[in-house]
Amino acid sequence: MGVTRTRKTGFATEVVRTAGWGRALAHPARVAILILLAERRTCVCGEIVDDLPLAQSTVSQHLRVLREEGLVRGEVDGTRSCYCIDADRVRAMMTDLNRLGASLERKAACGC
Amino acid sequence: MGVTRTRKTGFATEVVRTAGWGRALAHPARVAILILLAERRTCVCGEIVDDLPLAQSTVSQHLRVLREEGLVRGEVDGTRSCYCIDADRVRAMMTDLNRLGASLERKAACGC
DNA sequence: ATCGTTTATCGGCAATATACGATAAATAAA
DNA sequence: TTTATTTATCGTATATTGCCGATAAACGAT
Repeated sequence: MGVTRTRKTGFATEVVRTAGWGRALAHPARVAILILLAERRTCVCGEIVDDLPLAQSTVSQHLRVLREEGLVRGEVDGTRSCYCIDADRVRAMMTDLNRLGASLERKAACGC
Repeated sequence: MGVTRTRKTGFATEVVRTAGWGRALAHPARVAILILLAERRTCVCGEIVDDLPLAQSTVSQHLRVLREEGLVRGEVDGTRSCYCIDADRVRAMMTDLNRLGASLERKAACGC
């Protein structure tokens, strides 16, 4: 049976983890959602929808991606969902991204 | 007829730019390529291929994405291509990402 | 000019992502 | 209980991404 190649096979775990942060940020809607969540401190899907040029179901999907990548936590609160930024995960993300950036800048003295 | 919605419509330019960096980093192969380029300072596609579990044409496509997002420059050098990390762009990326991270951490005092 | 080397691009296919409307599920309000 | 509200999920359509093999393009070497 053919080995099903996934995005993650054959790469170091730290590289895969960093790419996961990239995936989370790879769509403007998700970046915008993170900023909105941070500004309001506590938020629900509906209010976010009002500020985005997307349907409610689409926003819900983007929130799911952010949850999958760990940047956001969601709790049910009555008929609403309370989405919060996971500050620990944001810090973890920034640690990984800064580590990557540092190693790129440190060594990237191109001789071309 | 219908307006063709692209990924970028309806979002602030800074948000779109940040999402572009995310897109560049959103695949483990691209993260790995950046690290390899930084380590070797100067590199060609073929040598990178040897270190990645991907076909030469696939690596070339990932390099194209990195070029599109500005993180990498490529110069033709005889039959080879010399790919270099664009250190200025890396710094610009880190500035954007750190700005995002700071604004998320500053305000993300979740009361849920 | 021909041959070997190297990289980019093309064609095609499978998988994933994006988007929307409709609907289900859960709860608050009446 | 019925109704209204809110969010998640389903179904579906389209676009994009990712992957490979094959081939083209460019060049150095012979």
